[in-house]
Amino acid sequence: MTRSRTRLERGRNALGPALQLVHTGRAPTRAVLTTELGVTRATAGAVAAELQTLGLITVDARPGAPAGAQGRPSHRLSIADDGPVVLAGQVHADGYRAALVALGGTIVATTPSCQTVDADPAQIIGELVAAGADLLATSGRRCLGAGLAVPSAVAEPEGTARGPLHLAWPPGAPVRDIFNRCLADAGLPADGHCGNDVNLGALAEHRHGAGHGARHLLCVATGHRGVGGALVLDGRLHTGSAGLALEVGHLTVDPAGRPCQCGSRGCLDVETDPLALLDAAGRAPGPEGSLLDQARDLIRTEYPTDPAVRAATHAVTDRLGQGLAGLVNILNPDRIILGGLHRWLLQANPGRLRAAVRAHSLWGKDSNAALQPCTLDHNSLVGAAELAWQPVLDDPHAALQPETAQQ
Amino acid sequence: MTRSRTRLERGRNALGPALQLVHTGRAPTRAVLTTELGVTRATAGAVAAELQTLGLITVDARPGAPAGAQGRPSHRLSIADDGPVVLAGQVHADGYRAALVALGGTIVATTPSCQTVDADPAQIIGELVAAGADLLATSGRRCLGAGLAVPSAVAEPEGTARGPLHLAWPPGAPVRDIFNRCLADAGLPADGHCGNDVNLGALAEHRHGAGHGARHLLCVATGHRGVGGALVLDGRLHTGSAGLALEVGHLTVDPAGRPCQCGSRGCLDVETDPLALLDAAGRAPGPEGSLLDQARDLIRTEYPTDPAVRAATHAVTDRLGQGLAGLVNILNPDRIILGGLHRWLLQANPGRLRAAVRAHSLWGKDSNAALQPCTLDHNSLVGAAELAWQPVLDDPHAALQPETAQQ
DNA sequence: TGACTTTGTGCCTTCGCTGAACAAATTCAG
DNA sequence: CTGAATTTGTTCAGCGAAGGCACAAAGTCA
Repeated sequence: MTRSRTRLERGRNALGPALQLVHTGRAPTRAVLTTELGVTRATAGAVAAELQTLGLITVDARPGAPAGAQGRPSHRLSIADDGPVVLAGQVHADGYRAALVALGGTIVATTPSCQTVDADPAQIIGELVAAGADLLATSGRRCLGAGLAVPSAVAEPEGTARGPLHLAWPPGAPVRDIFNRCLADAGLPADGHCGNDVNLGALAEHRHGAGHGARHLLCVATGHRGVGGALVLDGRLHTGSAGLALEVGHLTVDPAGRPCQCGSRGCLDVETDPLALLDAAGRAPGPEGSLLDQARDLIRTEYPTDPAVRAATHAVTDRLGQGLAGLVNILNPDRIILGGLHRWLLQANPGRLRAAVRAHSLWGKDSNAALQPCTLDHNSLVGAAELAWQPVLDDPHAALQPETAQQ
Repeated sequence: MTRSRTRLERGRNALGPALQLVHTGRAPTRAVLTTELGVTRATAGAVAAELQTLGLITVDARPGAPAGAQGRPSHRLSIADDGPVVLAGQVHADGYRAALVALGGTIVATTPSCQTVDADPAQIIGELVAAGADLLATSGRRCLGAGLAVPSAVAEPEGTARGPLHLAWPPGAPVRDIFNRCLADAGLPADGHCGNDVNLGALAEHRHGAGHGARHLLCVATGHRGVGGALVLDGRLHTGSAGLALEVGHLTVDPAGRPCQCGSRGCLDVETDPLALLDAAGRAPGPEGSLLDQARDLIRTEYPTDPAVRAATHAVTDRLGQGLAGLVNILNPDRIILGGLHRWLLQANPGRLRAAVRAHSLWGKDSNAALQPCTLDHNSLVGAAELAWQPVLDDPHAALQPETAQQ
């Protein structure tokens, strides 16, 4: 036993919960940490000291509370500036992006969104990991894990992509295995985690964004085409027994609506995506910018003035409200966060969307879910990082010192 | 400090989990308890001894394992025969029932199903509690709590009944307050718990019936009219943020179907209830027996032979499959338990229902949920008892010895 | 300036579990 | 029938992690 213990062995069990509180911004000071953990000041102090010696957080002598309070001011707890990071990646319809993310969900460094015409998963992910390795090398920080967000359901426990329906990607691709192989090739810790982008975005919003504090958080977001959903229950992502839950795109919102490739008609997927809005407004998709950008710009610039755009926006908003009501009837969340086009629909006319949800939900005002736009930039990326941080948040000691055996 | 400790103070934290394991039948012996709890034999032994001195379980010297194994046979752990019970009640469309339920979910004593024409909640619940108090008096056992199942969503945290749509009951009735008042009037512990009958049935099936061991359990059941749903995630009932989740009756399964009182058409509620089946088979509801009994008898006796009944059953089965597929797409459960008429539809033609679910679920076979009929008699009643047992399962010591203050 | 309030820290105690040793009850091989 | 092997139950010493308490420190308020 070479490593002589520092005699203070308190706060080992509470280490993970404490780090999680600092990570999510719920413990700005040791005093708050004490009450949030439900332990004594002595224990909280020991926990904070331990996290500091691990290099994860710093304790500033500057007052951490907003002043005005009586008594001795508590010190400020913050994420260490030079602490470890994780590698986060996101694959989207026409490219990828890599980033380094620190505790607290802050993006330390990121590549621009890289376009690629290649449809081979191994090649895209290989480029992504190489870009991430470059970021790491220039930053000089320690990397504790890696996470990847993909625009497809990811089946558990195999880690294979089920779709996607809207990306040229072979169904059933073993994304996690590919990701791990690329990580190993780049000399990085080969224990990467993969998840669906909307799911991971929801996780990020829950911990660092608009979902903060929600017990039952539902997220619905449109990408370039199609609609994705996610559910965070008591702080944990609900992905179902096989990772295939919250496939909300095929709720029926208009029995007489346009046909969907799932075989039905009037699915949320085809009735509330950017193309549906452009279509309803009588606009053909232009050559420049993504469909999402075109639809967003249409709402931003012409919604206040153009009657046809108003009518189209209202129609799509009403359909979205009906779909959300169906989810409210089943899940009864206390908060709903909207992303992609749905975010702009909410912001264009919040009252109309709220009324539409209320009109179609069985319990009306009683199942009162707050509708909010998403607030994080790159929430899927931050969510991918959350996945990678999870082992550290669960047991900081074990995750930072993998050498547990003798010697 | 008058009560001198017996010096053996082990196994206090593990007491609740251990009791839960015995309660759900997952720990027949101390050896299994040891591995399931992940503790040492010493601790498991101390925990079992403590539960025995509390009068909750008994340890028989008879071998508990099915023999054939090597080594010293482990003793059998079982629920104490003369242990405490809880009072469980169920209100249904035309009456009520009261019972005493022991740990392990066994019904110790029960009243017959009592009919009542009175529609006043306070009166029905008052009669129910009085009948339960009679059962208690004759049994002579200690009562540790009370739970009530009602055929309506129960809003949390107020404890008010939201519906029901199908019972003459004023919406918004404060059932929990009424229940507590009746309990107090009868001199029983006035901390009663209330829940929706399908929810509580699902909880009971998860702990003692067909849902045993499922991680994501979905239950769908028809009562006399209407369809209810419930979800048990990792052993805990998901009732949503306001208790209003799993309102599955208004999923659209036939856009051209019959109108529903919710304002839409072709809801699961009106397309797969007993009346829908009788209707589809061209039978008028008879005067004798409930609609559920008539529909069940129709399937049992005439399904194999009568072509019209076959066709009607198939049509309703297909609609049910479509509705279940919608839920599978959103929740991705690993098991689905069907009750009421849906149970008989499953048993009449399991292959057809499975095929219908698979055809309409987005991931087909991948989201592979096992369909099973419910197995418990009176599962709502047992579930109401689960609600009452919960404090005991969480902390046996605290629940059995309310006197924690000095003296 | 001094009372009051709240926070940080050191030391001892308490609680609850682990680990090792030993005894008990059964199966299996000869 | 006897003894080795195996698994279970029990006792006891020990230790890790948190609680409780006393005291010092750093502010606010009268």
